[in-house]
Amino acid sequence: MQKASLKFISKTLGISVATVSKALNDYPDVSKKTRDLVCNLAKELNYKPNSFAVNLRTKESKTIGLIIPVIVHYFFSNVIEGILKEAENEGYLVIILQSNDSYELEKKQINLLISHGVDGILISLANETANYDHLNAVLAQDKTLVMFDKIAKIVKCSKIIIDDRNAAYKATQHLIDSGCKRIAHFRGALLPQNSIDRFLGYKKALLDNNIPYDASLVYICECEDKSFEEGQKNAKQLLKDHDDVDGIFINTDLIAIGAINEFRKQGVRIPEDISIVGFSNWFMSSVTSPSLTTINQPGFEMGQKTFHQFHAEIKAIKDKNPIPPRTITLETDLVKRESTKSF
Amino acid sequence: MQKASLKFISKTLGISVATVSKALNDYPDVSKKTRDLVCNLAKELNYKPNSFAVNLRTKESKTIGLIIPVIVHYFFSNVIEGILKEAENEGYLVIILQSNDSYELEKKQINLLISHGVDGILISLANETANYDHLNAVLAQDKTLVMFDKIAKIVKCSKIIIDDRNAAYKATQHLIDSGCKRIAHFRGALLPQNSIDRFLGYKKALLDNNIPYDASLVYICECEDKSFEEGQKNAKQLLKDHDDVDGIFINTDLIAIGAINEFRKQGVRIPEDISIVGFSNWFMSSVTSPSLTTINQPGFEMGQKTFHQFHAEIKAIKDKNPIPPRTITLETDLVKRESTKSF
DNA sequence: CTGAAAGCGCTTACAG
DNA sequence: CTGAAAGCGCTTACAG
Repeated sequence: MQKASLKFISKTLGISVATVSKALNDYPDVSKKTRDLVCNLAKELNYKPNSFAVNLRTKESKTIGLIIPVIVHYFFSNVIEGILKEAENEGYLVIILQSNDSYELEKKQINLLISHGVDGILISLANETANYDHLNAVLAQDKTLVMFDKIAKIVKCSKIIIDDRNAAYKATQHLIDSGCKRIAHFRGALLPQNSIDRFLGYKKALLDNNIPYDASLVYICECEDKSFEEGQKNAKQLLKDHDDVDGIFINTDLIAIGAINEFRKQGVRIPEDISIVGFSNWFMSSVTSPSLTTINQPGFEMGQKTFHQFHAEIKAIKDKNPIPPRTITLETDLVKRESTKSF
Repeated sequence: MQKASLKFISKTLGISVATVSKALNDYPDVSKKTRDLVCNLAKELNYKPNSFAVNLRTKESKTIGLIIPVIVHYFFSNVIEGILKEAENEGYLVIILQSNDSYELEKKQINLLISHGVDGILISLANETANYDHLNAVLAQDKTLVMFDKIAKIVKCSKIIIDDRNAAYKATQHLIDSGCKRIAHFRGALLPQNSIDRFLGYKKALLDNNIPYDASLVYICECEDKSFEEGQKNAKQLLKDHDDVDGIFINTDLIAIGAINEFRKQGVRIPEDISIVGFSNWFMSSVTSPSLTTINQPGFEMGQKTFHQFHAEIKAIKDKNPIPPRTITLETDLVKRESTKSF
């Protein structure tokens, strides 16, 4: 079957292509009679505009790119879901790419998206990323860029984040309130802003409660991919290094679950011997045993807000009235479960 | 900065647009001198072809659509990862859409993708989908369609699946071998081919071992979204209905974890009182306690194979030598853990 | 209210 | 080896 085109409709009806186009696009200067004629035939032929041609003319594709470190990840897949939902509402399609936390890959993905003509890019940075030229290049081409969760403060675009420092503070304070005196921290990699902020929140909570900060109580988990194993490894090391630790604030739930796994193996009781607070509120944290006290990080909402911001900016640009970038901070809350003592 | 175009390069160099295009696209009938001239300038200007124009001319977008029931899902997100990896290798971008297991939404998403001009569609069907006109319509437009995991046998396209019946048979046989005499089944919804097949595999294993099939031992879990809750609910009901069940084969890991959760609450020991086998090998199954015996379903590989098949077909079409659809069945294996007895 | 014309940026058969 | 021309399918300023 021959694909319907404006030309075909125009010939069939003996009307010019221009008028057909206007009728279909609800231009006001078309007679009702003509409009009906055109629309009916279009429906009958199941006419769909050729999007390649429309893109070429309008210079927009109604497509956006989304770059995330990993897809097999509870938090990020929730963000994706939030983005997809809002994008769908506004008629945008989303091309998803994974950076694997690699700077080189992230750069490549950005170029791919740009050369495919996306209208904008939503990104959560790779852990490795410390140079932001590729992001500034996006901005320089007047493409809309919005960052979420893993951001670079220095890049001049909108950002959707949580207050990691505050959330980590709440988590640590909860450990203190429930009676912990010697609190360790399993932190994330050194570069990402959010693991820095979580570390700082932990430290501040200690100091505000007159508990001395001890750098030897801070263990690093480098690699998101090996979170579970790193949790086990650090837990094992911690037991060797310190016999007096009674609480740990851990950078993510998955690391925490690895740690709990190791503690159980070694007969350490949770929360009686060591209390644990994770971060993110992965689904699995609610069903492990003991279930995990953690910080709820609103992934779905973060996705929605990220898309909203993109959409607001792109609309503003079309209206020739661009809006300045802004940073939106979402609320987090502490979810108390079995891995910490009630008080 | 003005975006570089063929026209701009052509003017700058005093060469025709046609020749510039050919030089850039490695046509053989261009002199080396001209080619170098053009390529150097193109690089210098950071020339990127306008993909909208290229798409319009070549009628392909190097973009494919992917429709899956849910994204926040260990198995499916692994499939996505496999697809993305291979797509990237071949220079394809992937637009991802979620059907939420809704037939109406699935139909809508397909139309969206088609009208956006994707080169093909990869899909895992919604549980609700029982009518396949929308899929046949894709085929009728000579778009490449490949189904994976949740398929419709009747649609004439390639399919990448596992042998659910055989896998379920293995799972049930394992329960029997480990000493279970009275084996229940928590099955999935009624429509999807794979929950039907898993049910049939369960039944066949019983019969082959001279264990009578008892329909009252089969419980249904309708809704993928509420897997955990349905697992709990069915476990509770099972304890009321039957005090002699000593093994359960469960349609997915998540349902199994819900069931285990309920059993633990009620003091039922696993595997001593009831042995449990799940399905999928979600990451969390390896870290719950007890860890879950399950069927490993190779999501990443399924994604890779799905893309490969798409790519093979699209290449064949371009070479004017289309290949017939095929069905590829991937291997599964039983992963023995703590929720079943060793023997 | 309608239509002729230009043009988006590219590719490709064809002529020379 | 090079280039003029047509055309992919649409939109939009402009003239009538």
